[in-house]
Amino acid sequence: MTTETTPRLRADARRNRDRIITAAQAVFTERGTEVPMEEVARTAGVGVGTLYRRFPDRDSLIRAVAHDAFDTVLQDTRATIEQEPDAWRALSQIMHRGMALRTVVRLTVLSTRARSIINSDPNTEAVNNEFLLLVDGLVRRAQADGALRDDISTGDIAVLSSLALQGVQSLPEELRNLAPARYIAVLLDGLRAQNSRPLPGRPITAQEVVVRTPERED
Amino acid sequence: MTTETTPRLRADARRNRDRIITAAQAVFTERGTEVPMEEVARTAGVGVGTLYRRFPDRDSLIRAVAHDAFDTVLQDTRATIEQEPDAWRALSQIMHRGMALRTVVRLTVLSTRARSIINSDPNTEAVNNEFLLLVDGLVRRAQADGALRDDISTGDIAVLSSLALQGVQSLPEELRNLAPARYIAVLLDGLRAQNSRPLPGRPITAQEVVVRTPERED
Amino acid sequence: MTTETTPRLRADARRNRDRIITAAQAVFTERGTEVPMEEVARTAGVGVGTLYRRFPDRDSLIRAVAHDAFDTVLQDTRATIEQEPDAWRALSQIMHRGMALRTVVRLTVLSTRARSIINSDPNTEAVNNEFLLLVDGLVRRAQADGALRDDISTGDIAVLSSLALQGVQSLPEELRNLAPARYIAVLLDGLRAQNSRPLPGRPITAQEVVVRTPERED
Amino acid sequence: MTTETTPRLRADARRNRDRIITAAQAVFTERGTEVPMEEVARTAGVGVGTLYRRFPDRDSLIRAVAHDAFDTVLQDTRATIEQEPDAWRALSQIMHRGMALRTVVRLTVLSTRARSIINSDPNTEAVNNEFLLLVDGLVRRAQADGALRDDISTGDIAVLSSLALQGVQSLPEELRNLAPARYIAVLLDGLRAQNSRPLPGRPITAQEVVVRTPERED
DNA sequence: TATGAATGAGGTTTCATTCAT
DNA sequence: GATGAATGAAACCTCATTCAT
Repeated sequence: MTTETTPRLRADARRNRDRIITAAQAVFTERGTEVPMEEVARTAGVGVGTLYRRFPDRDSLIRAVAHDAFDTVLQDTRATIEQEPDAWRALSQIMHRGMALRTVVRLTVLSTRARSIINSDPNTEAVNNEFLLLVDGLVRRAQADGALRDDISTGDIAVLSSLALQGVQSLPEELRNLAPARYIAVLLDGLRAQNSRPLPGRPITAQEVVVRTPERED
Repeated sequence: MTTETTPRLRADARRNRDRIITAAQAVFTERGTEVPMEEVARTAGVGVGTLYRRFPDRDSLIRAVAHDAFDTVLQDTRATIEQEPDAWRALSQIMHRGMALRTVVRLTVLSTRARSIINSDPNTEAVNNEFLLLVDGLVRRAQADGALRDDISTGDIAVLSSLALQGVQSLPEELRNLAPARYIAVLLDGLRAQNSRPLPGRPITAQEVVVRTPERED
Repeated sequence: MTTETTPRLRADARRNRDRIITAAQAVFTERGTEVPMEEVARTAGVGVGTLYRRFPDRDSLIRAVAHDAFDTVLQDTRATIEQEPDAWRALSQIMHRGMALRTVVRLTVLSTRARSIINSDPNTEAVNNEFLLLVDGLVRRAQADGALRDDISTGDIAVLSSLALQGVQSLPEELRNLAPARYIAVLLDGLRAQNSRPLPGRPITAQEVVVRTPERED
Repeated sequence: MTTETTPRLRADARRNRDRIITAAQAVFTERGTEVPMEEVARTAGVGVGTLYRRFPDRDSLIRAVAHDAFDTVLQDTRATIEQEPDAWRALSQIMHRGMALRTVVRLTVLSTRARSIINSDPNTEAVNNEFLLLVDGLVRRAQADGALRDDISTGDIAVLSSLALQGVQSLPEELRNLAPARYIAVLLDGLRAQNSRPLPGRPITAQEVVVRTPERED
């Protein structure tokens, strides 16, 4: 759980807040963002009342969960870049670090609602943009190095990774954690410069993956 | 719309049935399997009553939509195999023919509920199994031809294609149809025999992607 | 089925009408007057359309069933009186002739709705009144004969018989037909002049059991 | 309202629960077990939500009402037996104490649904069985005393009393409360040993009036 | 005329959110 | 501050009735 822009909270209140976000993250990832609020509360081990005191409505909870997840990913990405000077390898690692992203993916790829909530939250958007900026740097460097194919851009990579990481509930338990790693690996093979059968369409940039469409529920 | 096991319906009833399935397919794909039934009915241009007369509950509607979609995919696959003797190319085409699969993907990848409904419908399962069998044949042939990497199996390909085809709502309209084609292409590049950085884990077979987990709601 | 005030009907229409009344009688007796109209139609072996062509709404069906039943009872009563000169014995027989009354009882004792429908049907009311008049004659004669206790009147007897005849669904099949006969017999024993522990309250007359309260649903 | 097997409820919740049962009892007795839940809620002065929180569906409400009513009857019966050493007189009193039984009667005699619900509730069945056991004791004693006719058994008496107590909605207000007392009295006269014209059929025992028929709606 | 399909009003049930304890 | 009870709006589903075939 990362430091938030929330005032100062009493220790126990703080603890409750964290338990709720953790629970919401798990429940949202598992069963979607439409689960009954009672269920989130139960999972967090608090009463609904407490949940609502902390997050006045579902949207604000989704927002908090998203912000927290994006933030974690951002930290992670920063650390990786710092430690790995090779752009391609840094990119690979980031794409593989899956789990931290799972929640974001469920939130952004699967739920129209979550998407529009997130997109209208300047707080989260800032974090997200900074993350995309970092990846964008890696992408350009990797392409300059001749490691990454040229007909691709940051947006493509963001979408592809999220898809691969999304995971597939329908696989047997044993494979559920295995699969994402395999698919990221296949993708990486497909992304290498030397494999290039030219791609159809045109590169999707970082800017293009952030939308603000205020669409309906998912 | 494919011929169903339904008794015989009066012409108008038949027409309505088809309109409902078409509408449900669109709406489910667009907004998930939990949309209000009223909305499905409205989209189909019929009253709720009619919807319920034809499909006594949501599950039975999902089942019908799934069966129909699987069936379409199966026809498609058969036709492709017949016309394209080269296994790799046939596989590529099948993976690209996207749209027909979109609904199935939304249903199976995204909705726990749909999954468990489909898995308990022998009718649909049969169709699905036949489809996987055909793909399995192609996969083996393509591997024997040295076109497809060896450390992959039919299950992987099924999952990967569905992920890539799933499409991403958050992209701007213009890109929404473009993206899947690009990602399938990247994947195919990643799947070629010559690119093989060995993959982690082990191949996921056709059998493994069919589950019967009777899980909770999505 | 008795002759009705309905115009002249084609033979097959007539037949349908009768089948519907018979079916409705059975179904109403078995499951109450609120059964789905479809079920009445199905039992009668006709489509709902036909049912509605004959009886434009549920009320009119209830009315027809009630009239038919009352009428049957009336015929029966007349015949009994003609053949049995002894008032007490005639009364006993009438009270025992149960089955014909079953439907009326379900309709009048159990369903507020049926009651108010029947009570606002002059046609049926006439038949009912005539029946009560006949019974009233027997009651007075039996009392004059010293066979029937004095502190009782026709209304009491009507109510008591209907209660006893009502039958009890919850009894095992074998007893279901047995029970009414027993209870009528107990009642008759209780009604004999010689047993008289004086009754509380006052006699309930024939007039009092016909109400026109337009009450709510049952 | 009697003490229930419910965990422990907050004072206000407890109060609401009781109000709901009381209201349901009244409304069920008055208009049958199929009244809109909204109406039960309105009568109890709570929102539907509250009703559903306490009783997740109609069945569970019916069950609670039935249990409560049976329990009241049981208490009553125990008290009567304790205070009245003469079996016949105790039996008479029990049969007369009507009102407490009214609800049970409506529930068991009139509604197929209620019957099957009650019969599948071990909780209620236990209470009911204990009640029948007590009555059975009285019946045997009264017969040994030569006060009660011999060709009758507990089941008959249970059924007869419920019928007589059932009351008749169609009577004018003034008579509605009067009638049951009269009919119980007639019955008692019919049940006395000295009046015995032998009854048709055979005695219906206590065991026979408890059924488990899982029948359809009423 | 008979049929069974279509409609929509109304009852049922769930759950987000508010509020008393 | 935390809890869980109460509320009511909104979704679900059934069925009386109408109407095309």
